[in-house]
Amino acid sequence: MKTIEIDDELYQYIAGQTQHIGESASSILRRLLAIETKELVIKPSNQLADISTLVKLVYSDNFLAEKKLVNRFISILSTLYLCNKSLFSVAAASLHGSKRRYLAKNEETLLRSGNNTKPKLIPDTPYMVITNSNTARKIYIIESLMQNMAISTHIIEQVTKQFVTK
Amino acid sequence: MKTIEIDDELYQYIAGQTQHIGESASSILRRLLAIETKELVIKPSNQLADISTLVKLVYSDNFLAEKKLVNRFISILSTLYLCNKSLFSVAAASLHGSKRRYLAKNEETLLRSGNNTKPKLIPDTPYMVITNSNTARKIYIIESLMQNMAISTHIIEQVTKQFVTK
DNA sequence: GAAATGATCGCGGGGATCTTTC
DNA sequence: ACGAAAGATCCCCGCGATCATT
Repeated sequence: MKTIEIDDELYQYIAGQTQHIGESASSILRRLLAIETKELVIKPSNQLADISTLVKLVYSDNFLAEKKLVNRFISILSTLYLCNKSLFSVAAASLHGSKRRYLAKNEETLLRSGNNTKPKLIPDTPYMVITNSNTARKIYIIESLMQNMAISTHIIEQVTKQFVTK
Repeated sequence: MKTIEIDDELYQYIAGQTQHIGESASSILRRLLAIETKELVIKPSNQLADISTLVKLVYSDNFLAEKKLVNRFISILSTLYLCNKSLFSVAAASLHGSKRRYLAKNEETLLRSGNNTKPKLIPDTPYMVITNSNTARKIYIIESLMQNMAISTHIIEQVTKQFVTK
């Protein structure tokens, strides 16, 4: 459970939507947001996405509309984290080059590990990635991560293939 | 202010709807619930798009995620065409500077009307726009178009305000 | 010498700023 | 001649190929 703060008026509005005595805020809000929330409700409670999310991503119009590989790179990383936070964290911790660290929660770590590493935040994630690398290295990073996260070879192939699609 | 308790999944969902860094829970919820309400109440015509499409666009995650003003510029133009093709065409025909033509169906027209006008195709549209201009001129172009399309001042203000959001 | 990794720097696009026109 | 509007040059910055290093 989490706690959020809302203004009094909004609170009254939500409370006014109660359908049975003792109904929880979550229950009311889920009903009000029903359309958007539907898919979320049927998912296992401790996982927000599965691997199909990753596959969908790399074939999506949005993804393919993005021409800059950095952005494709980062959105793949963001989705990988979403798929499995703990596996991602383990994989991220053991991924590095001879000098450079590739992923870290701390910008300093990445800055100190090399010159001009250009760390960027991975959205919806506590992690940052190094960005100053050529395409081959970006592929290496996502491939390594996926392998360490025990993602099937078939899916890894699809993702890397879509990654470089021009 | 009041505090409510919600489950983690729902919390994630709501947090994921954040449109601006630091946006409050109230703000997010109000938007989600307001849009929801509006859609239930207003559903009179069977048009493919109305002006609300434009408003939704400029508040959408996708739009705000795009930091380059050219791209915001072009997506607004694309939506304006979708909203009303004939009004758009009329407005486009009468919009130009002292030398430059701003919109045309023909690239040549735009190239010949000035130097380095950098015409770009407006997606889902038979039109092209010139792109080599500063922010003020881009605002001028969308403002003029919207005015000539008889869009309300209030909406024009919202669109131009969101356009330059950083 | 070859392969793997690092990081410099060339290239292109965006749009502020300078130039020109009205 | 002066200010405002419009045009378009060109600086800045990000991307990532290419070159340097291990």
